[in-house]
Amino acid sequence: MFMAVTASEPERKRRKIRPRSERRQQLIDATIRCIAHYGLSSTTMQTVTREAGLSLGTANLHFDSKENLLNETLLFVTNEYNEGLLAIMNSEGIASLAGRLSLLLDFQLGPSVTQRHKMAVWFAYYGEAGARPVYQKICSRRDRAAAQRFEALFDSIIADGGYENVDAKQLAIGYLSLIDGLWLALLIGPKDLSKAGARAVAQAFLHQAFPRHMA
Amino acid sequence: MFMAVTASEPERKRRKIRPRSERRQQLIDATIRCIAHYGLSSTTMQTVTREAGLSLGTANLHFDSKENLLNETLLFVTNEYNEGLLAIMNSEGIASLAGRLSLLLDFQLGPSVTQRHKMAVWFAYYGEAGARPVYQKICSRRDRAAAQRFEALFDSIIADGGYENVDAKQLAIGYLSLIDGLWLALLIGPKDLSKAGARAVAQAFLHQAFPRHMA
DNA sequence: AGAAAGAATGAACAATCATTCATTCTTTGC
DNA sequence: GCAAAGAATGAATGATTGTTCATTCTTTCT
Repeated sequence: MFMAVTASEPERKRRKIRPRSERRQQLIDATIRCIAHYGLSSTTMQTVTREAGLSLGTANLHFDSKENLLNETLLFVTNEYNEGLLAIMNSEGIASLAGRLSLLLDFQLGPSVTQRHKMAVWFAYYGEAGARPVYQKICSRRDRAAAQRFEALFDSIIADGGYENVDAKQLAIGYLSLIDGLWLALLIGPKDLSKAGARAVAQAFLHQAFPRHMA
Repeated sequence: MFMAVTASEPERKRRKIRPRSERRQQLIDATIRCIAHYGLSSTTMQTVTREAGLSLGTANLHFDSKENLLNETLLFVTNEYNEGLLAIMNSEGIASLAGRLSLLLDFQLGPSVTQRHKMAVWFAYYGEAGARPVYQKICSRRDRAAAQRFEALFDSIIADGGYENVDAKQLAIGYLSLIDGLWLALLIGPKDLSKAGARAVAQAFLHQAFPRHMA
């Protein structure tokens, strides 16, 4: 009996071969979406690979283990944020300290950083950091780096503006804690607080500290 | 053959019967310790019941499901915090607004609330709240309640002190976000920031806003 | 064109988890 | 003391998960 085998077969997706780095990024992106959608504890290798449009084996081929994939995902998000900060900190096209400060605020509470995806990932890892030293190390390294940069910037602003009775270190801790808290407020209770509202709160904080540098 | 059966038996713990409410609290306490120690995603019915010194079946007997146990644990921690705030807010033994404000700060950054256990539990649930509507509802209800109370208090302080150009609502959001961020800083990077340091940061925030009410 | 290299697959496996329930044990009311 | 009520147990179950690896499929190089 003759049969049109190819016609009766369900469509089979053609397998594509792509370089390792591209697959890794594809899987990291899928992991971010899964964590935001299902939460860290319900993010499985199945959901991630399905989200990425790949198979189970591919994830282990490129990341060896789930643990490693999660670590690399946290590292990616962390680096992305740090590089965004650094780019503004070191940018030479900005003349005034006030302009730099304003740009930093725009970045930290801007649309790129305050996407639900990104914030959900941050706090998913923060929530587990207490029990997982690896997460804690990555997160605290990021926080320390940011704190040092802001402290240096605030030092310059204090010198520039002749502000008195202000401690740059304490202000940096306060400002960065405020930003973290505002992210959390945006993530958990989106009805009470708009992004513009959060921006206004942070701006008011900086205005209180440096009235001659922030409107 | 005669055998000293009772002597050769390993010691068997005598089973104790306790009322339902006591067992529930015992299991909730164990859940808090497990979340702080193992993280939410590694907290299993096994680890919780072992930590509580009870058997697997007991947990399901009193809570029906793991999901329910986790919800009740979040509710307990939330209520504990809310009642602590309310007790100070409604206390009649405090004469001045300044004193009340100071007590609230002491409570929010005091030793009871800033135990590692408690903070780890907060952020474990916050981290999953993006994906679990139940957690989000409980958390956001707490946040809204706290924000309203602080807004009312700040309104009184503004009227009392004749402060101008300050918005009570915005200040309340800022202050509570700052507290959340400081908790996170205490939990993740305990070396950079002491509890006294965190308290100083929050105090500075309030001093900037209400210089005649906070030292 | 042909073959070597290695990327991709997913069924199968072993481990772990929440949940069930027949049984055992305490307490309480009489 | 005795029996009823129901609290406590933990082995067994079924579902889910991370990981493996024999096989299939693409691409590249000669």
